[in-house]
Amino acid sequence: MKRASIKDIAEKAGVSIALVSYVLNDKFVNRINKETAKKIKEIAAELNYKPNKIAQSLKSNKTNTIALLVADIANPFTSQVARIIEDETSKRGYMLLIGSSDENEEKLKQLIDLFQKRQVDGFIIAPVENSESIINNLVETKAPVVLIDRPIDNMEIDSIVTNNFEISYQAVNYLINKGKKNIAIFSYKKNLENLKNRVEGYKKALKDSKIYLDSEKIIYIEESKTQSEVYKAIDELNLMTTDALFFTSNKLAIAALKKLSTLDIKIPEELALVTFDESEAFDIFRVPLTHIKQPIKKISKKAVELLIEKIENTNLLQQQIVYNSEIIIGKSV
Amino acid sequence: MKRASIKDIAEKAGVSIALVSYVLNDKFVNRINKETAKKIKEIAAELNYKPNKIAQSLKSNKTNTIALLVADIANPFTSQVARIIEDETSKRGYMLLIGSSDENEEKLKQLIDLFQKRQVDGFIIAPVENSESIINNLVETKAPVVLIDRPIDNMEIDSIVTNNFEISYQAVNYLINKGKKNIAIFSYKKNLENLKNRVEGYKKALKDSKIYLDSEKIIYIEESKTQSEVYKAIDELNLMTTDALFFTSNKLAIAALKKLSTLDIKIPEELALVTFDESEAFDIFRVPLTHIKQPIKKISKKAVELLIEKIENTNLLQQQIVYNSEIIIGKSV
DNA sequence: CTGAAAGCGCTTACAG
DNA sequence: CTGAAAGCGCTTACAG
Repeated sequence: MKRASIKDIAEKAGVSIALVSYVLNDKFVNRINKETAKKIKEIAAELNYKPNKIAQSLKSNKTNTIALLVADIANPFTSQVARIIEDETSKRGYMLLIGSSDENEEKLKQLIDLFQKRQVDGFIIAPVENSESIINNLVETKAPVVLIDRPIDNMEIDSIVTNNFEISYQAVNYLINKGKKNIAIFSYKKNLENLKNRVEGYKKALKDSKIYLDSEKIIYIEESKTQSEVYKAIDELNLMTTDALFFTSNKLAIAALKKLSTLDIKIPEELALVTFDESEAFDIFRVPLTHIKQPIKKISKKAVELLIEKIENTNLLQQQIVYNSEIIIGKSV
Repeated sequence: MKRASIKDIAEKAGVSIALVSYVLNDKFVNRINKETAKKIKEIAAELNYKPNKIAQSLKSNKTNTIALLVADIANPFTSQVARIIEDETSKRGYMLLIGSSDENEEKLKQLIDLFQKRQVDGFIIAPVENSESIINNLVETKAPVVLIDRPIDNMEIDSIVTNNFEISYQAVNYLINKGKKNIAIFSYKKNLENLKNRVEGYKKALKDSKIYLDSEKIIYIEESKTQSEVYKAIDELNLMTTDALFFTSNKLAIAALKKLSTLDIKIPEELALVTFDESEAFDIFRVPLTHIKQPIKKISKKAVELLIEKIENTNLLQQQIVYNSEIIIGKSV
């Protein structure tokens, strides 16, 4: 049995489809016969009528749909963001479609293409490496776009990110103030502004404290081999001289914790740990981890707010918004 | 500037929209003038034409879209499932829409309603408590539906689940064989078949080994207060007499590990641990956790396969498929 | 080899 | 107070 359409209701009620449409959308209520309206509504309920959004969208040229393109939906940071964005969009009458680019620019491109064909009203994107031109092409089609998490330099585009440089600077300073002098940093071998800024914050902190910057202590991991390369790096680090590790991502920290939990090292006395972002694992490690907590809620909410403003009201000025992270003190320093 | 439509291309090429449609869809290639076809394709590329899927869907009455309704997208088990299902659906030319019901039947109902209005072609659902009638209503609209993870008793519906009863029986037997006799089980205060079957497996194992079933050792947690109630339960359990804990969900285990990592108890000597499902946290605990690994990949793939079969080929027989889990031996027993 | 026309399920300006 | 008609962007059976 086919789904009921407005036409079925019209026939059954002996009225025109226009009238059915008006009644079901509560339009011109004041000049439609109350009896007729009531009858139409009853028949609609009886037939379990559900408006076909596809048809509505074709007419209105609006799908009330927003695409969220993340780099990796399996990352707990990302899934938290997705959760909040979903709440926000649905509160505002939009539906969220989620795509995961798996840190792959080609997949990002395909997703954008797919979502455009499906006529999404706007995009919230956490760009991947080397995706500048893809994003640029999208923006040129006049599609509303807001970037989160990962800024792109020198691009006229709305973005909402955290203070990656400053908070990393503060975190490393915190380590220094606790007497740590041989601080290694783990990051990804990736051309991403947010990661680069975190490393720069680290460097600046050392420099300002006149600590020698040993390039061997800046460890760049190949993302696809996170686990094995982190293991190897820890093996090769001289843990007798290294007294602190700073991780620019929770995935890196998790990999390191797996390794460290097999070693006999006193934390934080012999080795202090600080990481970006959170994970359930951090509370279960020998000592709870000191970590940098991004204002996920603020970032996510603002992204939705800004995007919907842009959708409903073109020609707004570009905004680059920065919300500050905070350092959550655990017992690993 | 508006997006280019088939009509724009037709005008620019001086042909009919029908011809444009045929060319872009590679239909009747053998009887369309090669030159004309080439010209049309060039103009389409030049105008950056992207077919409007909304219009296509209205015509074809098919959206090539599948809804996945999970209970909690933040659960690592769920996000893994979502990831694999997404891969499978996109491989087969479908797009996945994800909705999270947050274990709330009212929200599940709203999501179903929303997705139906958006004309999804089918549903994969992990039902929440008390959602039998909601699911039933959906099935009665002839919508293709496949259940995963959580079976519903006495319902004619396709489902793909794991052997909850048997694997729990085996896991508890494993504890018993290791000499454990005072085994407590943690589960949720929820009317869900999968959880009930896990508890039944536990009971049967004790019974078959003629171990007295102490009802105080069956601990039902209120999900919204998982952390605090698990803490309280562990405080109240006599850990001198209890020698093993069995968790029916990873969330329960995580909550317990947080508590246990603050206590001075030898694991597994004084207390053994086994849990359902996985978490990054399990590798980082003092000892890696022995846990039950569900065949997520098999379940997810089959769910997509079955659903698409049902979409493209109505009147298939109902299938209730069970895939076996396995016990992953860690060092917590 | 190509085009005119109907129709998918809606909305809405207009006429009466 | 109500309805006929156009149109959103496509596809496709049919005619020529």
